[in-house]
Parts: sequence; structure tokens; C-alpha cells
Amino acid sequence: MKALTSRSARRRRDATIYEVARHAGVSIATVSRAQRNAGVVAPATRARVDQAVAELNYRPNRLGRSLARGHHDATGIVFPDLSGPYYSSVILGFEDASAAEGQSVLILATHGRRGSGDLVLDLADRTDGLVLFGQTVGDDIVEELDRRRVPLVLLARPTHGEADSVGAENRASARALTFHLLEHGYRQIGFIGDPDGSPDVGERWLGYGDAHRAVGRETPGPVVSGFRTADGARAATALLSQADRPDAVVCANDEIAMGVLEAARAARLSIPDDLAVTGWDDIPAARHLAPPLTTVRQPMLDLGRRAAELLRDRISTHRIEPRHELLPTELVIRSSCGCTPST
Amino acid sequence: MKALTSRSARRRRDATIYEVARHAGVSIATVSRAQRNAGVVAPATRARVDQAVAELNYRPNRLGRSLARGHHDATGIVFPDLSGPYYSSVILGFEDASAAEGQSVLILATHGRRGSGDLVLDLADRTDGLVLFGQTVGDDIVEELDRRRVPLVLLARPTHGEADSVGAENRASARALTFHLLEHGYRQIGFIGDPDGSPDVGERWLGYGDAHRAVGRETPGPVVSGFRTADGARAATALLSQADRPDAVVCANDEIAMGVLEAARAARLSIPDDLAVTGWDDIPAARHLAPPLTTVRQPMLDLGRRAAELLRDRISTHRIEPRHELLPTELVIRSSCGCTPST
DNA sequence: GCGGGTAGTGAAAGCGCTTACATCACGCTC
DNA sequence: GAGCGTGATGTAAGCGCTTTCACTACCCGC
Repeated sequence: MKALTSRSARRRRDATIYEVARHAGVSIATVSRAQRNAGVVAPATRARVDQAVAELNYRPNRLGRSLARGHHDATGIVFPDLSGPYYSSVILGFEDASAAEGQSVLILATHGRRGSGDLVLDLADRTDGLVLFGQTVGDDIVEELDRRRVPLVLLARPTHGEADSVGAENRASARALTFHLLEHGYRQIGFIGDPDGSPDVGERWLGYGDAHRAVGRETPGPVVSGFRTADGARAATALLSQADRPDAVVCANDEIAMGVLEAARAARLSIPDDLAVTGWDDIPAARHLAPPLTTVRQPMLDLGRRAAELLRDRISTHRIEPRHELLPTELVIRSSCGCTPST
Repeated sequence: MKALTSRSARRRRDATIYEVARHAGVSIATVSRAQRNAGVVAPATRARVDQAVAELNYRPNRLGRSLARGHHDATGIVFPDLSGPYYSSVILGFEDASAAEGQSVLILATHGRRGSGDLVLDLADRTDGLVLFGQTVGDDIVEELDRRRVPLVLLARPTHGEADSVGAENRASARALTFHLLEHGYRQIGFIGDPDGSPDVGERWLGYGDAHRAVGRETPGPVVSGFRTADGARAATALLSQADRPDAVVCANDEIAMGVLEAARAARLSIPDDLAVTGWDDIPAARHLAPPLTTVRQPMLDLGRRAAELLRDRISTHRIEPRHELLPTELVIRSSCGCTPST
């Protein structure tokens, strides 16, 4: 039983600008000016203010400041959820660039749940601008945000209204990747992923079709699947039990590819001899899988950074013409496609 | 050359409570009450207010509200960086639990850079409370935060001052894991990781020593290494070139273990026959490595959720006695330790 | 018929800042 | 020596809410 009487449960009230002003014998306007190095303040006065600030341990209240200035100094980023290295890396890039500009970042995961639209709208009221990731919310929300003149950048999502957008190149890389598989001589190449599930996957699906068309082959339909490893394993299990099973699959992302690897192992299929597999994203684990995964690298940090920069520009300059950026991706050939590693 | 004249670059000024009041023919106090279902408002009045709100598309300004009420309805979480599934999962859990309570979450990555202390202090001014992850900031900052009476929960970091703490069990599991290796009959078990780099790893190192001591063996010194895969590969390369190389290594986390796998492959060592390897965290890729990694599962989402709950409780109840929670971990035996998979 | 609750509402005082504008004392210029 | 630009500071009006307190009806019981 410790005596708690000497400890206060209440958060100590911080000193206000009024107390500093009184302490320094000046007006609050002068304190404000001295504090922010704005306007003219005589050196001697500044010194007195500084001393008062130090003695009272004064820090300006952010809410008061924000209310007076009319902005938050904060931006928000909305993503489906944080699992998987892809989202977390993009967010890290976003945070990094934002912090460098003194902007705080608020995160909101929609988890694909209903009602997240309201949460996004609410987030807009707490920030100066938003970046919206892929299919987190419907176009209705984007439109509402647009109507409210919320500075917006769409990440890995086609442009809409006046919002900026940033994305990674998908279609051409998917075409090249599929072409690579075709050159290996595989006779049937499947696609696992949901072309309607996200704009990125839709593009990859298109590129996959492009390659088939380029060599005069018919494009097999996609095996629709979620994004997780378990989804990939499930889809692959179904696919591999077919009479006419493919001898190669391009997966919408690395997680799905991991699931395919797992299913193949369970079916005692050898990769890539019995089945070639490719992924997308080049997550850190990709090079350590068995076999190392052929995939496509996305500049995840840069996606986040660039989104932060566009958003910042849009907020501070009131720019209105939408800007759209497509970052390059890179084919990463390892051995799951049938190539033999150079090392 | 599109005419932009009809489009305004300025964010439209939102309706204020004054306009709603005028529109509905009531006072702002009544609007405020009606809006928040606080206090008594006659049904007819409420209806008029609601209509005015709808017509003007009014949404209360969060800054005004926060300033008046004296809190932010937001909390912050500080982490070293977001890379790796561990941090992102914990943050996801934190976000999830916070969002459920209507709290926004601000994130701050320290990236281990200098001067992050000030950023953390600044974050404290933008939020109602903070959770601090592992070794993100020094004790001086924790103390300053404590002094400012900022509600604080320490995550995967030993308690300090009056802050709450949440962590996962490390020592006993590390002991069990090492013991398991010992039972396999390995004659020399190494440890890769930095016991001083994070409190968690320090505990794991202790448990590793416990097991050695329990069987009357001397504990080899740790091979100090960073957290990344590349760090692990580097450490392993050095370790494996020793004359008296170990026949098993326990790694401080799964990423390091992946690096060891890579180094072993390069050295044409077979896992687990020539070298047994264990990790920590059970990241999603762990079960898909070659061979599947024996590791220890941490309840990452729960760590984040629990931190959010403790923080929330501390903020809203002004509780002052520190609370400390240790979440259980679980040994996950796969095949990198020398076991043969049951399937 | 009168005192006293009570439901409903409004006036106004904050919350802690920023900033436009007013003020004042100097030191110049012509 | 009158007029004036200028540097330094203060006054006060916001920013958009919440909340206390006072006030007005109105209804009730005795």
C-alpha cells in the first residue's frame, strides 16, 4: 500500500502563452512572434521571452495554433490493411517523406470492412489531405472528398476527378514476365489473382493477356484468388488437380506465389521442373524461398515518398491540375521460372 | 488550354456552427447539444437543427472541438521503422483497437536517427498518449514524457517510471527452444543477434544461457548482429568460416535466420544436417522457407491491441499505478531444427 | 393562486493560439 | 522645427467549438 497522495493523476496543465507573456513582461503577440521567429522583435525582448519560455517550460499548444492557422500539419494515409511487406513499405516511405516536412501522419486501415467510408471522411477532417490506397473505399467516397476539396492522392488506383495519382508500372512488366515464361517453352501458363480485386492486378492481368496475344495464343481465364498465402495455396490446389494442369503460373503477388509453392510441395511437384511460378512485389522473403522466386520489383518506398510529395505540393500550392505518375518496375529473374541462378 | 476559371483552387470553407444556428433559428449552444446528443433538446428543435445540418452539409470542425474539450482523440505509436512483418503487425493491431474506440492513430518512425527525441516530444503534443516501441528513444525522453504526465505505454521495452508496459514472453521460450536444440544432440549452438540491441533480444539471450547452464554447458558468446537479413548473412558467413563452427544457431529473429539460410546455401551447407537454424517471430514467410523454419510465435496483433487498450484506459481513467503485461509466446517446431515434419 | 420544480433555450465565457491594425517613440530630412 | 518613415510593441478580433449559468415558460401540488 503505497501512499499515492503526492502523485497527481491529472496531467499537469501546461503553461500558456499568456503566462509566458506575463512572466516576460510583454504581450502575447510578442511572445508569439518571438517564438516563431516571425515579424520583428528586438533582441533584448527576444531574450526575455526565451528565458520565460525556458523557465515555464512552455510549448505552444498545437490545437490552439492549428485552429488559428486553419490547418493541421498532418496528413492521412488509408490502406486496406497493413499485413504484408508491400503496404508497410509504402507507408514507411510516406512517413519518412512526411516527417521530413514536419507533417504528422495518421493511418487508417479499412480492413475491407463496411462503414470505413465514414472513417475516411472523418480522417479527412483531422488532416490537411489524404492518400488513398487501391481499393480501400468506393468511388462515392472519392467523389465526396473531391467535393469537399480535400487534397487527395490516389495510390495504386486509377485517377478519379481532380485527385493526383501515383502508381507503379504493371502492364508492360506483366507482359515481359509472361513473355519470359513463354520463351521458356511452357505450354500452359495460368494466372492466379483477382483482376477485379485491385487496379494493379487488373493491369497485370492485361499485360499477361498481351503476351499471350503477341504470340498468337489464347489467354486462359484467371483463377480468381485473394491476396494471402492461404488464398494462393487454395487456388493452386484446385488448379493443380485439373486434368490439364498448367506447367507455369504467374501470381498476382509474392504471397500468393508462396501459397502456390506450398501447394506444389504438398502435391509433390517440383518447382520449376513440374511447375514454374512467378510472383510480384519482390518482398524480402522472395529471394529466400525454395526455389528463389522470380518476381517483379516495385519501388515501394518511392511510391510512398512520391505520394507524400505530391500531396504536400497540392496542399501548399493549391495546385489544381491533377498530376499522375507511374514509377518503373523491374523484372527480377531468379529460379522459380526455370532459369538457373548465375551464382 | 482548359479554362480553369470555374474551378476554385481554394478549399471550400466549411459551414460553421454559427451558420447552422442561424439557418435553424436557434443558438449555437443548441446546435452543439443537438449534434452530440448531449443535454436536452426538444424533438422539434432537434429536427430543425438536423435539417439545417443536412442542408449546409455541416460537420463540426475537429480543431475547434478538440481545443474546447482539451484533448485530441488521437494517440501515437513510435517504432524504429516499419520494415519487417513484426512491427507492421503490431501497429496493425494497435490501429485496429484504436479505431474501434474512435481514436485516430499517428505513427512516427525513428529510423534510429538522431533527433528523433524531439519528434517524439512533438508527437506527444499532438496526441493524448503514446506507445513507445523497444529502443526507439532513450530513457531521457521517457523520463521527460513522464514528467509531462503524458500517458505512456512501453511496448517490448522494460518498464520505466510510471508507464505501463506490454511485452511478449522471451526468456522461457528461448530456454525451451535452446533446450530443444540441445536434445537434438548438437554440440555447439551459436547465438546471432544483439542482446544489447533490444530488450527482447536481451531476454532471449538470457534464456539461451539458461538452457546451457541447465545442462552444465558453457554458454558461447553471442555473434552480435543487426536485425536484417543481410546482417544475419554477414554474421553467419563469419561464423561458418571458423575452424570450430557451430552445428546449430539460434537467431534473434526470422530475418536473421533467413540470412543464415542464405549464407549456409552459399557455403554449400545443408540445413539442418550440417547446420540447424531457428528464428523468432514466426513471420508469414517462415513456414515457406527451405527448410521451413523452427521459430517462436509472438502474438503480434495482440501486442498492439493490448497496448491500445492499456493506453486508452490510462488516458480515460487517469489511472496512475503502472500495469505490466506479458503475453505468452509459442514454440513452433518445423524442420530447420532437425525435426522431420509430421506431414 | 402561489411557490417551486423542470424542460428547453440562449448568452457568454472560455480553450490557446495568430495576425491585422493601431500606437508610440525615435531619428531623419528639408 | 514640423512632418514623416520606421522599428517595436500592444490591442483585440478572430479561429470554431463546448459548457456553465441564467432565464423563461410551463406544469404541478397544496
